[in-house]
Amino acid sequence: MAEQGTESTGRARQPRTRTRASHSLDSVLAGAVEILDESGVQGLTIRALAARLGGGVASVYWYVSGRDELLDLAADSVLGGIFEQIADVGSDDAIDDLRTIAIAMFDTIVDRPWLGAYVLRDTELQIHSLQLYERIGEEVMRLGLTPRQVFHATSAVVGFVIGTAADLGQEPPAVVVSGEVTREQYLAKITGEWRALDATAYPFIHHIVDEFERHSDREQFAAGLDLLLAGLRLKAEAGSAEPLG
Amino acid sequence: MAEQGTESTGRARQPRTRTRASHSLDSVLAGAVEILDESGVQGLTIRALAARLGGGVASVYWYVSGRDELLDLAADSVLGGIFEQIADVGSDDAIDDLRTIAIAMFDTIVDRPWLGAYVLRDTELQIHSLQLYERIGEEVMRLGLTPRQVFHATSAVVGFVIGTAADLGQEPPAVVVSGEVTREQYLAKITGEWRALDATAYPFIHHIVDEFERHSDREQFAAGLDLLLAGLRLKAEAGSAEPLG
DNA sequence: ACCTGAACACCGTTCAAGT
DNA sequence: ACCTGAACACCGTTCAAGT
Repeated sequence: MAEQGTESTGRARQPRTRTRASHSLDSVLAGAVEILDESGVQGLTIRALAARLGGGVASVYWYVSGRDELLDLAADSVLGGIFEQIADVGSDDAIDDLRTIAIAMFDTIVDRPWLGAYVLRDTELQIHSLQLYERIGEEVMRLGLTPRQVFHATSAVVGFVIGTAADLGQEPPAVVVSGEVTREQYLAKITGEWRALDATAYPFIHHIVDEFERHSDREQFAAGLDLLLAGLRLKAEAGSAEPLG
Repeated sequence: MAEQGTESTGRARQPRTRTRASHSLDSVLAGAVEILDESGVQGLTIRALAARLGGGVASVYWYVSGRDELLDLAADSVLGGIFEQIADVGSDDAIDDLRTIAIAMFDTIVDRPWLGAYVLRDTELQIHSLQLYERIGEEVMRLGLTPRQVFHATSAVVGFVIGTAADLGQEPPAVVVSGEVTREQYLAKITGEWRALDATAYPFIHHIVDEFERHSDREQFAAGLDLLLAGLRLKAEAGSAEPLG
């Protein structure tokens, strides 16, 4: 992935003084993503990134304008990975395809809690985000709606996926990281608090606490997505009966 | 804007020793919200908050455990304001009520771009978030679904509102703040870039760019919400026909 | 019980200088 | 063209001390 390119003279010369570090935008972003996955947004400091790349702090600024742009580009680079997953998508049912794409997107975002907040913020900078928005929009276009409806429906799907994934992907509020046990403990703590609430004041919480305790984020997401897509299908059918709805 | 409050004795007495500042959790959070509204998450530093409160930095730590908890509590305190708006909600159509509550929530979040990321993160700390989740869940309970379906539907609505509002509320990526002109300039910049894209590679973008240029965030949100609620209504009707769906 | 100022250990960003 | 180390101006948090 990272060829050096600086010493192309064949003869392996002695680096008598430490070779100067040499980066590329790709290696900078890859390093940033590694740190983000390991230690979250807080852990991504320019100093930590420079150390991982084996260079000085200031070199990072050659490739990105600052920490914000670094985060935007790192998030976007991860989103680019989705296109491999959805390369084969193209059934005769646009809504089925929409569902497949949305779930692939969810899967990519949900186990990177840092991602949600930085995706689709700046389409000039974030080319993969734009392409994904485009890809989803193209599916929606197949439903025979008006441009306005297409815009609204596409934004709704994208907003739902990103919003829900970012929400669900939120780290437990402590420093603890990953691990099956941690999630169970986390859920147990919450359900414990919820069960201690007054049942008269919180009938809904008591109604769903058992479901919450054994819920899967992915199923919860899929269920919500299906509600949204069912509404969209309804609209598409109404639209085809009455073309200018 | 900033009255001192320390020299209320009429006679301009020499403050030989400055009166000690006195806070409360409420005043700390109110100060935090003011700063957040004025200058965003980045602008909320403990030092800036202490200065606004007229005290020393360390006093803030008497009321909150740190900056993270401050953000969580500030966000939750704003959410508490929603209950006044929805006090009268209670028609005979649960989905209509759901719609009203969701829109009130959206309105509260969308012009506070900092809010979305901190809402509903810790229900032990954030009591208003929990109560809002409860309130929405109670409406969903009226639809005659199973606990599992109620859990899923409620989470979907909440996720959609928060996610979309946080998404739409995002500041333009520069330092520019508010103003009608700024939004138009912002939209013009994006649509300009979009129109410059290759129409063959980006048919969807070209299809909706005019709509995007004149879109209203609120209408965009409402349209997406209506899709979701239409799907939910469909499910509720199917459920009442076949009680154990 | 609550507030203070100073100190500590960090951080993003810049810049003149190097290769 | 790209990298470096040191410096600057900040920041969250802690702590011993005050009232």
